[in-house]
Amino acid sequence: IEALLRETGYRPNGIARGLKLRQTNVLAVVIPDVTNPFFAALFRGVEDAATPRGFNVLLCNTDGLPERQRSHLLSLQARRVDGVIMASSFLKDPSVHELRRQKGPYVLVNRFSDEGEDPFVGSDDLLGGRLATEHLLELGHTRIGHLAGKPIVSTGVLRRRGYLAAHALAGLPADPRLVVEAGYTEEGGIEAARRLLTLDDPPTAVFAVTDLVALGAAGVARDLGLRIPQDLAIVGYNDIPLASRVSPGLTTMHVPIQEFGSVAVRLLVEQLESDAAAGRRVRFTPELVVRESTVAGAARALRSGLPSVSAE
Amino acid sequence: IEALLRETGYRPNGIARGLKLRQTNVLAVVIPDVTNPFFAALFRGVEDAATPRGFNVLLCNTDGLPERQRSHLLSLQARRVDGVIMASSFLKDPSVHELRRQKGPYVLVNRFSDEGEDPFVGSDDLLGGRLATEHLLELGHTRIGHLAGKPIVSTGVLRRRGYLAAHALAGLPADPRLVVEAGYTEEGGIEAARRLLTLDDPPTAVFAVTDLVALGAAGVARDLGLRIPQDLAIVGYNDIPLASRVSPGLTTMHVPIQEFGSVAVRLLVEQLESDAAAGRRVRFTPELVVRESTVAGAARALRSGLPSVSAE
DNA sequence: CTATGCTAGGCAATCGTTTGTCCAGCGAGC
DNA sequence: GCTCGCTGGACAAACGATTGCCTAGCATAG
Repeated sequence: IEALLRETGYRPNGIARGLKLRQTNVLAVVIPDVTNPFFAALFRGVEDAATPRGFNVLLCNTDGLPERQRSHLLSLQARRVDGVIMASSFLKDPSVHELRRQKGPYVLVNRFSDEGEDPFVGSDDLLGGRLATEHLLELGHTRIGHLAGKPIVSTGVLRRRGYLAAHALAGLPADPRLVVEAGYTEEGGIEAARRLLTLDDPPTAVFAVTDLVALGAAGVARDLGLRIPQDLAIVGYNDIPLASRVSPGLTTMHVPIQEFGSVAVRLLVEQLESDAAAGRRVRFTPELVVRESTVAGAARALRSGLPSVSAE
Repeated sequence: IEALLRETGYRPNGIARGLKLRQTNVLAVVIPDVTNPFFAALFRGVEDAATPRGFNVLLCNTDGLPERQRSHLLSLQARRVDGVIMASSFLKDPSVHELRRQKGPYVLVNRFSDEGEDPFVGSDDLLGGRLATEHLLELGHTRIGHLAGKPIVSTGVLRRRGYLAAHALAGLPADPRLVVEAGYTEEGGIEAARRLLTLDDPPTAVFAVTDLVALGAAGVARDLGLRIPQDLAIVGYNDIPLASRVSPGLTTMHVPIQEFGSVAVRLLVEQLESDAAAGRRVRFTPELVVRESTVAGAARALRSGLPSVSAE
């Protein structure tokens, strides 16, 4: 009897099963772009936690376009996905309204929406922005620029607030001309860094909202003939693998990216099992990783070891 | 009437729909690791082609483990996925047998299996290996090492064969001690490069099966005090974005990674629509991109432009 | 030996769509 | 005015699993 099953290669039809059981064992991850190493790592964290629990996971790239976000969300709802992990939300985001309205569980990752207490996992961006800036202050810098994120994204406003808070705590006035909006991509970093570094009185240090932005800025600095860190010190955020392998190594705020993903899955599964929608919010505290982009003597990233991010 | 639909926020249940229609509008991508920029780019190519056609796409990471590959495939079949794109196949791969046996359409990408004519899209690896090696020969190198892929993967054996073919065509004997197996990861490249570069009579140039392997080797060379390209010239394969932004820029074989993905989707959809299983095989011819890792004077990757891969 | 209780297996309903059939109603042509 | 044909809506069957209910059979105890 069972032999017959094996011979015919019978597999229970998961879709009929899903129809009856009202669950698909599929999660979805909505991000701007997998090609961005931050989101690739995030996805790995999600999948590694989801697979052993019997879930498959859909990946949706939005390129940061609200309309693509919305259309993906609609399609995911139609597909009756068991849960969605969204890492591309804005502060006032109609997509998040959509998410709340759809009964299904969801978790916001890295970025959150400020209207309402959504389940969330990310880093303490306010603290992170302050720590990054304080590092530069402690190195003696007094004109510190900020390559800021867009003010419609939580990470952008919080890290900027952290930057300002550090100045306030140090009793140092922050020059508003030193804050330039850069977005989150390398292109944005390049364009903004050009504006910032060609000011009459340019900063001697820069805190960038993101590692990619920081790398773009580093390229511009090099093009302008500035030495890093002597003429310009740079701090990034996220500690993507690339940060430890460029030269000079990028000082940055380390956050456990993969863990974001696995924790998000845990929150989702908790909501799924005890349908008490436990809207928990977990926030990791970021840690400063000092490399040569701020202090010349910093231990070089071991060329021989892999960029094991938390090693330094 | 329609207003009511809109008010209640009615969405057709895609899973009941799938049950009746026997199609889920879901594709799956099976790769070793999204964190590898090659596969991230590949996935983008897939999704960008799949979304406008109404498909969502599942992403499965196998870490190159046959058992994970198999379990993912089983789960995908149970889920009645409309098509599978697999970029992690081995030359003799039971998973591919599985794939063939399951009636559903599939496409092998980048790597193929040598038993049978599966639908495939990738690069002409034999030619690519030859061109890469010939570039080094033309530069006057006579002792050229090869950091090889595993002989159980098509890219590995073909690129190695290309390496040997270039030697044969040049009438130059290939020293078998100069071929060291490195796998496909940076760690592998580091370990293999150590063995290769500490030989009594080390090579003056290296062709690496993969950009990541090449980058690992470059790190080792630097650690050993070798100048690139004066003491050691290096050629990679794939032209991942990273290749154009490291310093020195990596000479490599450019292949249209994203296009692999979009073409794979096209082949899948063709099979889906005209169920005549058109087992087509499309092979792109790779192009040499010369950067500073082989010739010192090569135009530097524009720091200001983004690594627009085919620009140089 | 009979009655009761438990178990196992089979049958039917359900999930939410699609699809095909059937019937009724209306319009047009003879 | 009657008949034929077409159209539109309504109803039922099916997709393939799960799940509960019902019955029949067996075993044990009185």
